[in-house]
Amino acid sequence: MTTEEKIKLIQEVGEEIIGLSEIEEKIKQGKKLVAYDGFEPSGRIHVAQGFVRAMTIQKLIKAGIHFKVLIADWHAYANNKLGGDLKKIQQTGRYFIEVWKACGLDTKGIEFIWASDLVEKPGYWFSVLKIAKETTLKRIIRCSQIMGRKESDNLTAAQIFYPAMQAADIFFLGVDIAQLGMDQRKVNMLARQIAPALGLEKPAAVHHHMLISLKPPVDQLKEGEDKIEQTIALKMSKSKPDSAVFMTDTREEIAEKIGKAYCPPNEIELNPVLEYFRYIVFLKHSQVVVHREEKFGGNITVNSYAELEKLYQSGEIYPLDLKNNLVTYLDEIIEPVREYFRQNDKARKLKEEVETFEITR
RNA sequence: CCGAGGGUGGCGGAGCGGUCAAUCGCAGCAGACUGUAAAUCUGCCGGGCUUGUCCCUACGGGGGUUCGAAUCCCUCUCCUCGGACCA
Repeated sequence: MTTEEKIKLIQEVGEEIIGLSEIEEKIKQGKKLVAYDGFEPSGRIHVAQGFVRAMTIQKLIKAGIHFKVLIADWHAYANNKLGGDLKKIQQTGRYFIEVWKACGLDTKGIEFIWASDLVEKPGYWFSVLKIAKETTLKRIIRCSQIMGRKESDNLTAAQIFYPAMQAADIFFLGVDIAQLGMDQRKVNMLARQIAPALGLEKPAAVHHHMLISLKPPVDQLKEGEDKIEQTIALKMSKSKPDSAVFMTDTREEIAEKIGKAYCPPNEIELNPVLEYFRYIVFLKHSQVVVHREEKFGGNITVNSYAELEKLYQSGEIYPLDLKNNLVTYLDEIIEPVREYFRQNDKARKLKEEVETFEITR
């Protein structure tokens, strides 16, 4: 694969890429790049964290990148997820891994690293300290959004450690590319900024798009908020069941959620149903057939997202037809996952246990 | 540890001795309107059922005063905010 082809794959993943030229340079030098994503295990896993995450990793592996997944159990603990119960957090972490396997992700090519192990490494905490010394409390608090908190929240002292830990993770994992969501950009930028002072290499950052909630964005949009704050405010949330399709939803649940989803006709901005096509369906299919009744125009084949968008904007495709077909495509994606949990007793038991956990956000 | 203010239904937030199952807003549910959703309007919205001027359980926990308490008193507990302590 040529450098250009690799770069193209990376660009497909990133909605925002910081340090593309650095990535390009390293590829040209023949360096084996390391990318990572970290996640806090808590609650249920939605399509973006499950399917999209798996597909993205596969894409990067294809580009010759070594991928590390950090299961941020300590971070979740610091952030009081699942009532601050580390056992439950770790159970949930194992469950997430099962979901990725169920998605067909070849976990052999991936390194799973638990934060609880990482923090045991010699020098980790000294590194956290060094990072903390290079920044200010104010700046750390400004990173609150990486843990789903607001700057105005009453943060615990444990949460103050969090951003410095996450920056330390980047350096400790030897990451060339921090490949996380747009909501994680503040730490990645911090890491880039302070890397030279620590005598370390700047990590590039490839931030992926955050899928918006299926629920209408009406009062979520506030004047004056910047674009990133808005995308975060609008994103799907595992604590709001109707805002996202989960990896283990039944077909009926999917149909119900999509049926209730916000979907203004002709409107291509902030339209979750279109987003699902763009970021999920077209991830798997290069061609999509929108099935519909003869009286509504009959079936129509669409060869790219851009084409779908155009057809929708012009009114060529009606919202309900789009929705009905989305249900079918999503069901097709999720069915193997359901099947995996039906077949695998151990995984199913884990899933059932995790589902009894009360989610604290 | 001291002082102050608080803990009310999924959330926010009224009520401050009876007329309170508890104003109101949000969320949720149902219906009307649209070949989806949203917006708008209507009803429901602690639980139960025989849907009623019905029963039960309720306003952080426990106890008390009172004919009667979410509302007053005591106590415990938790949260927020100040302050004290920091040999």
